[in-house]
Amino acid sequence: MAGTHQLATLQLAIMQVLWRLKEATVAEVRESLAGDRDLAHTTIATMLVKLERKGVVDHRAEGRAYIYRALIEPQQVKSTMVTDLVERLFGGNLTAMVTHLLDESDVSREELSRLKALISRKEKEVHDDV
Amino acid sequence: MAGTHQLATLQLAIMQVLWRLKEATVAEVRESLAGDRDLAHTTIATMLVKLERKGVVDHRAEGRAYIYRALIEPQQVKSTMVTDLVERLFGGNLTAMVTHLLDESDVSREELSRLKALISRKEKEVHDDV
DNA sequence: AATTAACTTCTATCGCGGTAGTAGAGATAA
DNA sequence: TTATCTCTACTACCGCGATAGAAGTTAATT
Repeated sequence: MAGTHQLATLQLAIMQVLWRLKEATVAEVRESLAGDRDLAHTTIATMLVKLERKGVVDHRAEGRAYIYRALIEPQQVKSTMVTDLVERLFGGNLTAMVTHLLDESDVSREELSRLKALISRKEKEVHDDV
Repeated sequence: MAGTHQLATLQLAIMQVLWRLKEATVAEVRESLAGDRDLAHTTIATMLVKLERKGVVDHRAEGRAYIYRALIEPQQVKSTMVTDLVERLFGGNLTAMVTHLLDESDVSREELSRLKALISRKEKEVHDDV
């Protein structure tokens, strides 16, 4: 299965920074992550090396600094990880997953109507055989 | 945060067996898992010890065998893991998660109407302040 | 030219999930 | 009674995510 990307917590957080900033140095990533997580410069650097070895990021040298860039799209990671969880928790049953989401969290009325609209739109798409 | 249970793949698979069978020996768990995963007897035993140390299963001795039993409900695990993923991938935005689910997977028309019904029911609940 | 600051690289540690081999205890069969 | 079988318990190992210190390199500053 090509293009399937499981990422652990910190790795995902780093990728999200890269997605947001398009490209960034180690220091910039670290800066962006500060607040939630105050990590050593080297921690970020090591993670980026591992991510590069994994093929999900890339770098080019600019002066003495490495500028990193994501090689994969958020969508790919989300797909992999969500699909995987649905598979493992609900045996691949999507409706079961949504049911759980609705039952377990406090969903506001606005959110519910937004979801309803979303489904209607999707229904039309399926109907139109998009 | 008490009652928050992250489980890795094999551990989750074992728990699901216990949930299904109510209680089971190592051999029974192993048997139940055979097919997808053919693991050594000792592997299952070790995992059960780790799960017990984690506080999510329990055992009693019956003759020479240990009979294991789950101490937590499927719901608790699902809640933890789904909430966690929504948090990490979508910043806690539930609608974003559902949107993704609908966009990325092939949802049949039947499933869509089932979801729609689900939301309607939920809307009523919210309205009735359940 | 020398020192300092910023970066990368290398190396190491820790914890944990997953996997399995080996030892020992109890049941069973010959 | 002894040999065999079947379990669990203990131990060890590997890979990897996460974390960071130490060393080496390059650029800037004085």
